[in-house]
Amino acid sequence: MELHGVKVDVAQLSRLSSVFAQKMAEDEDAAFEAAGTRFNPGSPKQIGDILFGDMGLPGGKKTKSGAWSTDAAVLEELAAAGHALPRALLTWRQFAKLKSTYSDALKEAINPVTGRVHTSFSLAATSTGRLSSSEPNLQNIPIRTEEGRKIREAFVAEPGHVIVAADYSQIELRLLAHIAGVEALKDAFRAGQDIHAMTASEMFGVPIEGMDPMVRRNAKAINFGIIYGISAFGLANNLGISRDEARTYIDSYFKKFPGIADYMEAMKREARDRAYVETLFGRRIHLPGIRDKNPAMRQFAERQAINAPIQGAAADIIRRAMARMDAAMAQAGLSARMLLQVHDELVFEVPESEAPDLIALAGEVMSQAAAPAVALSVPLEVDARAGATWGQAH
DNA sequence: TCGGCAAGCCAC
DNA sequence: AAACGTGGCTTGCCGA
Repeated sequence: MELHGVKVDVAQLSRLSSVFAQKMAEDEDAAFEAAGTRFNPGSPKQIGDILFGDMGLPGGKKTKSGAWSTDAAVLEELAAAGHALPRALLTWRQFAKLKSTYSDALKEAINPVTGRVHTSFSLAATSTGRLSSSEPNLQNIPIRTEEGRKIREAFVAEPGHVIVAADYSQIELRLLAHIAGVEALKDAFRAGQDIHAMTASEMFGVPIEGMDPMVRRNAKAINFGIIYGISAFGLANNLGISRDEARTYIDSYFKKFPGIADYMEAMKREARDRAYVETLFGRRIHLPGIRDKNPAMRQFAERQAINAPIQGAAADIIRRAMARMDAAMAQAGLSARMLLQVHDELVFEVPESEAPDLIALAGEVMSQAAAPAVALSVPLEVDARAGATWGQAH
């Protein structure tokens, strides 16, 4: 499925490539200086030999194939202990990633005829019903770091137009609250509360007012973990805490929200009985691994059984919204064009004067997209904004 | 030179 | 001993 393509600012991408190249050169110098030797900063093998062989630093993890792990978590730990080399490697990697995967590649992807970047959306590539995007993938454009967000600023509207981005707020947690029937979570969503702060308040018995940001952050990690079929190991890894501590958190969460534990057990049972699970809309996700003789395979399938109905229902809902958007825009007399889908977000290009109407319309269509097939017991909220660039529309 | 795997990392 | 879900892209590396 190919939509209209999206315009990118070539000059902006070129400027970014230059900036990133400069930063990489600086980091490379710093890395060679700290290592006392020249090496390829793009080679994890060479990095492992230098850090854990030559320099004799305490190496933690090994990769699947037995080599020293040099991933960001490992390098962060060494950098925090005051070592210069891992810090230089982390920043080198950040800029190398941004340059090769984004600023350079997006420039190359501009179609000479349309002057725009045309991704390819696959409608049947994922097990859960999500779309996928390739050549180039426009569903993983950076947003989490300041430098990365500059890539998003290169996605622009035609003159006289703006970009509108409309995204579902916490759609997966809302669907979990509905599916698992967790009244406390549903009430919080109906009241428009900060769901992570509410979770923290319930779990740790602290007031929401004046809450320590770290406490809220922990609760947020737990909420995400729940959606993924949490394990004490995974949560401990994510939060940098001990497994015992993680286990305590999880137990406390299940005690406060017993409906979640019931939901998880029900999905595991359903998967074992039928070798598939279903979304609210009847999409089936087959899980042959649930009957594998290898316990690790079975446990993986159990986490999929927990996650797939949630992720899949969200995918079903945004598909329903997309299917309705063109007719809705035509009926409203809007000449807006739907450009991209990023799992819980739709991106449009629209004449500037139409932006307020499109924001209202997308919000209405998206928030009502489960109906009439499914009557949700929680509201679906949509944040929609206009901006000159995709970055500014966020 | 090409294809495939491993490692790593970007997004939701 | 394992190792939270769904994807795609790039580089390094190795063998055909």
